[in-house]
Amino acid sequence: MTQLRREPLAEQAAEALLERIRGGEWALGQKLPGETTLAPQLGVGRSTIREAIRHLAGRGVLVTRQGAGVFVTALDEPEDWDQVLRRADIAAVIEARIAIEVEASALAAERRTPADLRAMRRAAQERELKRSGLEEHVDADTALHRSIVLAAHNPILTELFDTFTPRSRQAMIEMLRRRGEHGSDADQLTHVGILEAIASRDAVLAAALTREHLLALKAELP
Amino acid sequence: MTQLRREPLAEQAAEALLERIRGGEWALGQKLPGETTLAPQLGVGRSTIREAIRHLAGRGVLVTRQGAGVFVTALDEPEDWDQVLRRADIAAVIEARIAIEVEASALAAERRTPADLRAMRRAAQERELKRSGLEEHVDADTALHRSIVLAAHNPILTELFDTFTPRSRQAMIEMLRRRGEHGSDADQLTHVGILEAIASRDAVLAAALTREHLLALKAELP
DNA sequence: TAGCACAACTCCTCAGACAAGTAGAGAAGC
DNA sequence: GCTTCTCTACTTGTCTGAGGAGTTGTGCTA
Repeated sequence: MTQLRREPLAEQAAEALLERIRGGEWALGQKLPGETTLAPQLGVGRSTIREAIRHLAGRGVLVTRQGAGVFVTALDEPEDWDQVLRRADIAAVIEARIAIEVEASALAAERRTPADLRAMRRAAQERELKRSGLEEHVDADTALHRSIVLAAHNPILTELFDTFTPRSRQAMIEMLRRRGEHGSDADQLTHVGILEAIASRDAVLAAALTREHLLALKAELP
Repeated sequence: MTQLRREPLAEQAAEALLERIRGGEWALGQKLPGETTLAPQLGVGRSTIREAIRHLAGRGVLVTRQGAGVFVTALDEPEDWDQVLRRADIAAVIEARIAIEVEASALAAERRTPADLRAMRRAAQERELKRSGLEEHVDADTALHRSIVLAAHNPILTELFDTFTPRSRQAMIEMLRRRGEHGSDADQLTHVGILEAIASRDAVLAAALTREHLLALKAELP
């Protein structure tokens, strides 16, 4: 009857669970029965059901919390962010960057560790050195901005920054090429000012300087 | 070093493996060392390394073939925002919301059209009415916030807001349920204040009020 | 009534054993 | 020389039993 059943039990169990979740047996955010209940229910061992749960956790359908249980976090399937960015106006992207970096800058002023500070200063120094090559300069600038976002210790903001980087990198290179000049002393001074504000834990000043800097960037766009 | 280790070993192992894969230690399509090699290498038991592999298999990074081994099928999973959000601390999500909504609020004050204004006021009225049901109240509140973001006329910010909505909706419902009360007059007044600031094109005030409002929200989280 | 200790429940990790599948080396046959 | 078969070492798959660790609700105490 079952001519070939190459599929491992754990995979089958994962499929079976996903089917029951899709079927509405357990709603979003609700708790599944325990491993010790589920395993005999599906006729498999405990480690097998655990691997099935891990698989679905990897897909983002379930999360496990030690001591509490296993919970449903999604019924399925994400969507496409790359397209949105590609279509979007570069000005809109910069505005989003402003939103993120200004807030990150303020948070960095509150949360930065000595290690963060060292990393930021190293990045600033690197940016100072890379003033000849155009692309290298943009990348060094991006790295400095990223080090600030990292100091905010918020993974969401970091991820957002990284999402926007490729799109704004291209725009900045084009802009600097048009301008015919890059790596001015004024720019470098602005960055130093932001770092100083973060170092002295002045969130308001850090935010204001970051906003000013990015608004100036936006103003130079086509 | 790592003082906190709330993260289960299996998750850490998965992360470590992913890091090494990203680092190019094993190329696409290549075979990883066996479980019995990997486990002592990372200092964990075999079942733990198996769960880590299952997790990455669920994310589409690895595939296993009984008798043959474990193979790399992708160097990086596609940037899946839903997953990032699901894993993230709710406080981090609210901080990202602050970044986006504060900026959107300021932009809305500059760009809102009469039609935007009407939509926002309608949403505020709707929120005022939906004070009985808990979930309806949260949804009406979200709709009001969204109408403000829409008035900023920036598709990226709108998309970001929508991305964060499901995750924060769940958290807000839980929070209000715990608090046992919702839809206070104070909250309603705050929203009216933000709308007034936007109506009178006061970007600074709109931003400040929005920040204040969301910070209060963040403070009430578990 | 408010605070606290505790017990029951949950997931987490390990170790050991055996089953099932794969791939390569080497023997056997043509 | 080439194909085919078999055997073997190695790999993942599965189960079980034992503790460890975190969470949650209950009931007792003050």
